[in-house]
Amino acid sequence: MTKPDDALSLDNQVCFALYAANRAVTARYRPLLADLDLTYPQYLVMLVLWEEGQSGALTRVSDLGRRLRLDSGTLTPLLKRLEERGLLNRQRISQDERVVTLALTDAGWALQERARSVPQKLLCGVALQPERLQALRQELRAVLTALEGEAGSSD
Amino acid sequence: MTKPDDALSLDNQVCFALYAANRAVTARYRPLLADLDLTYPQYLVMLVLWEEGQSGALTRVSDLGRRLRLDSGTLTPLLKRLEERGLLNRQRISQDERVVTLALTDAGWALQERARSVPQKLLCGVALQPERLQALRQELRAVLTALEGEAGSSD
DNA sequence: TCAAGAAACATTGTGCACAATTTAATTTCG
DNA sequence: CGAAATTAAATTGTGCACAATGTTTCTTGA
Repeated sequence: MTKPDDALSLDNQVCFALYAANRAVTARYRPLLADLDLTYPQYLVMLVLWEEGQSGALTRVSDLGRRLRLDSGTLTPLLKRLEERGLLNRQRISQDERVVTLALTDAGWALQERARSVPQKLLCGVALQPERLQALRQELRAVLTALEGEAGSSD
Repeated sequence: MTKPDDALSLDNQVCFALYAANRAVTARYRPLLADLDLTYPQYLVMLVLWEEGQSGALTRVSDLGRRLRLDSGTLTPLLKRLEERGLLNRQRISQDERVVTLALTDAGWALQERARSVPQKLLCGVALQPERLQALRQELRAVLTALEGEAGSSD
């Protein structure tokens, strides 16, 4: 009783499993991030800025793009919204007027304190062993590396 | 060794690994699906319709929503575009005028033939062992089940 | 030196996702 | 029966993603 279109069966698609799992996880974050008034992509941007801002160096839009694999078409409006809310300042640098740098404001840094509990809260609501999630993360990173290491590595 | 904000480090987030891997895989599909003039979510919809249409039974919008975890706000405009292109017909049923059923047209079925090579082509372009991908799929399904089996199971 | 090319970001347009609300049909129950 | 509750889909509005193009600035090389 082999099904005729096994390869086209939804349940057999790794892609759909990824797509559905990603949306399910994002949905879990949503109420937590709503408390911070952040969307999920905005949260990812803040994670990078908090991380890179520790060194005192200014993050560029292109740096964010490289870390998050997003282009200016996505980042520019998102960053404008964060600037509008007073979480960061965007400024072109005099050495190269094409470059826009991002600096967190005090409010941006203050938000980090409130964000610290997010990962913990998320895990509490999920009946999955942390070590299993870590293994999954490793596997996903391998997939990402495999996909980006080939033909379409330009960004 | 222990960084101060390890929990907020981007690289430690399973969520980001999921997010990035999902977009990378979708990007791999994009050129293949462009040949069929389908977006990735449209492709998923067609997969369900091809699968469920084999039995001759009509798929409802709500059936699609349950399979793909998408609501009418996403599906209605997407289905209208597919109908516009002549791949399917949308029709309310007389037994219950609230329900919209979806029936593939000949063109919709013909597209299945051209789609059969997509999974194969995708794997050819990826340097990953199929069995490893299958293991990943199982793991992702477990995550999805764990997330949906809890509080927010309503849809 | 200065024109061609590249780089960095912005803009425009399309198509999801998803929350919130609306509309219309059906079901439930007093 | 008939009002209230429920259900299925559509609509409205916001915010990503991403392709394609535009604009400004910088770099290169004849």
